[in-house]
Amino acid sequence: MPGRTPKSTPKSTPKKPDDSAVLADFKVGVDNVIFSVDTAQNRLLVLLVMRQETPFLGQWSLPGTLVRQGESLEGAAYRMLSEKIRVENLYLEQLYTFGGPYRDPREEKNSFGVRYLSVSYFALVRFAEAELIADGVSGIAWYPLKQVPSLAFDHNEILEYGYRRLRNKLEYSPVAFDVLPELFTLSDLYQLYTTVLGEDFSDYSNFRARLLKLGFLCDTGVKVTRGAGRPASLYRFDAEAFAPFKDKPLVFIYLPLYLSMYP
Amino acid sequence: MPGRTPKSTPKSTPKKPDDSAVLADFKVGVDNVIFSVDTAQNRLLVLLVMRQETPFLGQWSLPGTLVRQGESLEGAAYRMLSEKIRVENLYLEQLYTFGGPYRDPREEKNSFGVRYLSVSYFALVRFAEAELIADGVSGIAWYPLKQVPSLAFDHNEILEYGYRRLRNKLEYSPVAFDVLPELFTLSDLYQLYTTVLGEDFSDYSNFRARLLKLGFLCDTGVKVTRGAGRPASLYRFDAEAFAPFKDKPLVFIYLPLYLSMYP
DNA sequence: ACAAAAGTGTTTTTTATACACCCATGC
DNA sequence: GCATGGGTGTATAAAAAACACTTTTGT
Repeated sequence: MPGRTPKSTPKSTPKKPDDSAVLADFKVGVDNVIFSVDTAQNRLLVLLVMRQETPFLGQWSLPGTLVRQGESLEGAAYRMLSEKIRVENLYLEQLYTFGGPYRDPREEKNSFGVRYLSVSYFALVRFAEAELIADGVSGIAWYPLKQVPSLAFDHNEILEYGYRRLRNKLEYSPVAFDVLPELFTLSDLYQLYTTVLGEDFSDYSNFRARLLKLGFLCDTGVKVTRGAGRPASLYRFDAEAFAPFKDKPLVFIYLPLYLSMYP
Repeated sequence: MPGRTPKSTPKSTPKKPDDSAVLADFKVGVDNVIFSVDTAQNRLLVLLVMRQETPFLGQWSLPGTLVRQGESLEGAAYRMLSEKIRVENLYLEQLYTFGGPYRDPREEKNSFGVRYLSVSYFALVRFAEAELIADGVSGIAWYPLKQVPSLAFDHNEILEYGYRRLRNKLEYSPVAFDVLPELFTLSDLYQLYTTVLGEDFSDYSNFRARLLKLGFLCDTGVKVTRGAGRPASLYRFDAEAFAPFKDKPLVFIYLPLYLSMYP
C-alpha cells in the first residue's frame, strides 16, 4: 500500500549472489473490484462471488481468476468480468498489486515456494445494463458497500483500496459517464456523486453550474419526467468537447478539507 | 496502463475449464523508477544502470531485481535500492504492474511458459545525500530525464509512467519534503517544483504565500546566503502541523488547465 | 551604486458557497 | 392547490493570478 515510508536503507555491502537459486515462483491472480451504482436506491454496490474451492470455500470474495499462458493481465481481468456479468460499457483500470509472501494459504501446504500474487483491477459498470451470470451453482451478488461481510484472502483490504480509487476517480475524471446510461439527467449525475462521495459534498445547484460551465455536457432537449416534479432534460456526455481536458489535472469537484475520507 | 477503456465484454457462455492445466508460471521482477532533483543545476534525474546480463546486455535500464523466496515485493524494491545507493531518507510507493506476455525476450527461448512480470516502484531520494554504489563493474548513473536513452525492455514506458506519477505526487502531496534536505529555503522548494512541473506553473510570490498559509512550514530563523542577493530563511517541514491534512484530498498547487502534461 | 535574490503587499479576476426564488409536472 | 423535483440567479466570501514594490546581500 502506497504511503509515506521514509526509511533508512541498510548499508549492506553490494554483492552479486546466485539469484536463480532463490527466486520465487509465482502464480498470478487477478482480482476485480467491480463497482456499480444503483441510482434508484442510491446505493454503491460491489460484485462479490461465493468461493467454490478451497481455500476459503463458501466465503464471499472478489471475483478473481488466475492468469493463463499467453494471457495478459488485463486480458484475464476482462475474461473474469465477462464470465460474471454481461455489460455493454465499462471502465477498467489496474489498481494495485498485492504480493507479500503468505498472503495466500495455498502457499504453505501446496508446492514448494510457489507464491500467489494478486494484481487487482478496478472496474465500474452500468448497473442497469449489467446482467449477472448465475451459472447455477456459484453464488454471485451485488453487495451494498456498507454491508460487505468478511471476505476471503486480503480482499477486504483490496476492496477498501478500490473504494478509495473510486472516490478519487470521481473527483478527478469523468468516469461517472461510463456508469451512467447514455442519456441521463443532471440529478442522476448528482445522485451518483452523492452516493459515492457522501451527502454533503456539494450543493445541487452549484454542482450543476460547475459541470455545465465545463461545456462537455450537451442538453439533448429531450425531457423526461419521473414521478412528480418538473421534467428534467436529458444530457449526453460529449467526448469531443471533453477532449481538451483529457490528461489534464482536471478537478471536477472540490471536496472540502474537513470532510474525512470515509464519512 | 490505466485509461478510459470502454469495451464490450464478449458474450461467452460461462464455463468452468480446468484452469490448472493452462496457468502461466511467473517470475516476478521489481523495477524501480528512482528520481532525484539536483537543485543546484535544476535538473530532474533518474537512476539508470547498465545491464550486465542478457537480454539487453550493455543497454541502460531501470534498476531492477527478481523477487526471491520469502521476500515481499516492497522488500525486493528496498533491497534493490540499497544495493545501488546509500540514502538516509526516501519515498517509495508502488507504481504499476506490467505483465503482458512476451514483454520479456527471455520468455521465448528460456523455459516453457515462464513469464516475466514487472511490478514497478516509484522512489524519490535526496540528491545530495544519495551516494551511488559503484561496484567496479556495473555502470550506474543519474540521467537527466530529458536525456535518457532508449532503455531495455519496456522501461521507457515505465519511466514515463513514473514521471506522470511524480508530477501528480508533487501537486497533491508533500513528497517534496522527502527530497529536499532537512532545512531548505523557499526558493529551493520553488525550484524543485519548477524543475519537475515546468517553468510557468506558478508565480514565486503566490507559491510562497500559498505554502506558508498552510502552516506546516516553520521558519527556523536561520538565514543562509548563497551568492548574491538577500539571505533566505531556512524552513523545516513540520510533520505534526501537517498531520491534519493527511489523507485529505489536499491540493498543493493548482496547475492551470492549459498547461499540457509534458511541456 | 547596482544587480540579484528574498520577501511583502495590493489589485484584479475568478471561483466556491450559500441561498432565494421561479418553473413545470403529478396528484 | 400544493408538494415535488428541476432549473436559474444573486450576493457574499474566498481563492488564484498578476504584478508592483521593499529589503538585504555581494560585487
